[in-house]
Amino acid sequence: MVENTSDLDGENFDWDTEDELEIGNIPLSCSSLTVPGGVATIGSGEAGPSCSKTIDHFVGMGFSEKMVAKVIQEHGEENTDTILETLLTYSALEESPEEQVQHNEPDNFSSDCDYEGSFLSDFSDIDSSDNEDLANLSSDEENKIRPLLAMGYSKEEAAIALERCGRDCSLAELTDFICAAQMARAADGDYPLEVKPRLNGDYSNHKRRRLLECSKQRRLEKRILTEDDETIRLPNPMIGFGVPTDSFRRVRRDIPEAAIGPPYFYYENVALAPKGVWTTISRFLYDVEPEFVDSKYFCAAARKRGYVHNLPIENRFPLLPLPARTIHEAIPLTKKWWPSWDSRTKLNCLQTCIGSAKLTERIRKALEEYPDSEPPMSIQKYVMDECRKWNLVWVGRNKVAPLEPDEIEMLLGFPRNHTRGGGISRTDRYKSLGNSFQVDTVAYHLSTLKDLYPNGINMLSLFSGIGGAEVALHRLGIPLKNVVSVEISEVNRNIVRSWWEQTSQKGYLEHLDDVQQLNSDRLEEYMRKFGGFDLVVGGSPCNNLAGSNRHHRDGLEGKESSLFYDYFRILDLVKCIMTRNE
DNA sequence: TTTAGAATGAGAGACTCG
DNA sequence: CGAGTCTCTCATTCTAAA
Repeated sequence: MVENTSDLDGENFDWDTEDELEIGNIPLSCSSLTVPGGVATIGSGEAGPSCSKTIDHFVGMGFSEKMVAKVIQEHGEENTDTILETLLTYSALEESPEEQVQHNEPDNFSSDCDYEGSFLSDFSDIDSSDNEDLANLSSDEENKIRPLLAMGYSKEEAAIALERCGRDCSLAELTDFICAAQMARAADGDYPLEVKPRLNGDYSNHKRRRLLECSKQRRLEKRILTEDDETIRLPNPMIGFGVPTDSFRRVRRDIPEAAIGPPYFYYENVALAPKGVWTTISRFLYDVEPEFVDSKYFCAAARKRGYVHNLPIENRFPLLPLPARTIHEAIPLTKKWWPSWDSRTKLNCLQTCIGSAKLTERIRKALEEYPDSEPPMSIQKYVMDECRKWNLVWVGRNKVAPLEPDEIEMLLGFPRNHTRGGGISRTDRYKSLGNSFQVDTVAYHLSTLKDLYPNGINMLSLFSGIGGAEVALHRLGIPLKNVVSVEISEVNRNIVRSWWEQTSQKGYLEHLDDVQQLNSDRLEEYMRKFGGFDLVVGGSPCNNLAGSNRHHRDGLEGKESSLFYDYFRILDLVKCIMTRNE
């Protein structure tokens, strides 16, 4: 059914070749990183509409409800920065060794987790042995590490920061990196922050002070940093590490050691997010370079998305049959009515809303004014603007219409009627589909898993939606052994459940409705039962990132989009549990 | 009570032109 | 090189009609 057909070059595809074959380089060095938008800057100045919302927000970051309620009572819910700082202080105090013993059993973490744990560990071990060790470093490295030690960072922290950021990194960037790691760790309440019993009882004050300094410093830096800070540039053409029809695709890349799987992970979101968002996402996801791909190279509709993943990229292969790549091929009936002055060959991004019947009526009436000739340029312009904005296609003489849900399903690579029936309204279908993966694109990226897991995989699927990843793997012929799927929408869960049953899946599907339910206990239980997860997939909400959102395009700290941090939290937990159980 | 329609721009990249 | 223009965007919310 599906076979390796990566060698598709002779095909005459319609996309412009000349200047689209060169692969855009994505500068992603530490020097290009801005201040991480991490937890320290969440919701600055945002006054929650209700107290419980503010509580939820911070509880979502891993603080206990009791603690959050207390802090809000003390400081009010207006200034979330103050709340966060106080919470960090309290949680730092709470992790003092005395209490540590009560709720954190000494755990036997191995290397990968160990250094993460040590980020928040005792800083009093800066002694002469550090200086001895430094003798092994080059003078350049030594010059970088020494000031960090002087600032009170541990040798391990300094070394890791240097390793991750590179030799050319400035001191400010190194401290920034360490802060980011600490904040990330502090935000993760479930995670055992300390992995070894501590003998020194006085470090919590160090930690508290350091966390506060970090928080303040980073807010200051955020204010100082202007537009000249480098951000991740989108490649042009947007083909990531390559698409099936591109004969010059990249087959090699370096993945930071901390990111190497298993577990493999695959994270997705809109490419055109506000500035700095992808820098933050990439930094949290172990500094993996995002792969930006426009699905117009896979199907007849554009879909500009960024994917951060640690999958191999050699010998990728596409799903077969290859989907139609022009509007006319995808929806042949439109060809008959397509006017010569509509030059579109691809649709724009498939969104959650469609053009109204009133709009298409207005267009029809405007065109009927000119029954015997082409409409004047002004009318053409009006019609084309609306057609592009609403993705309208020609379905009759002077008649345009929005795409049918069936057509969107097909364009996105889902089986026909995937979202149909079972009490799902038309509006719900549009909404679910508009929020989904483009299956062919995702499948192309995931295809390298087939050789790695011939017997199937265990998958953790966060923000599953209508199951784009599940469908992609199934169509690739990769058996789904155990799938834990987290999806807030009941409509979507029903769609996936129904697909699961209709495709006679042999595996086991577990549904959760909220990522908050996925704490370390629950996760460990699943992983004990299934023997770990091979793949962690997720496309966290884009509401606050997408350009279409007029009201709350608040960036990664927005109400829904901040759930990205839950993706990171859960992925990091999976990584640590897997490493420990090795 | 439910649902369709309309109103609501900004932000960022690509492109053009002098 | 810089200013101006064009293009596009996994949406939310209010209102009126059904």
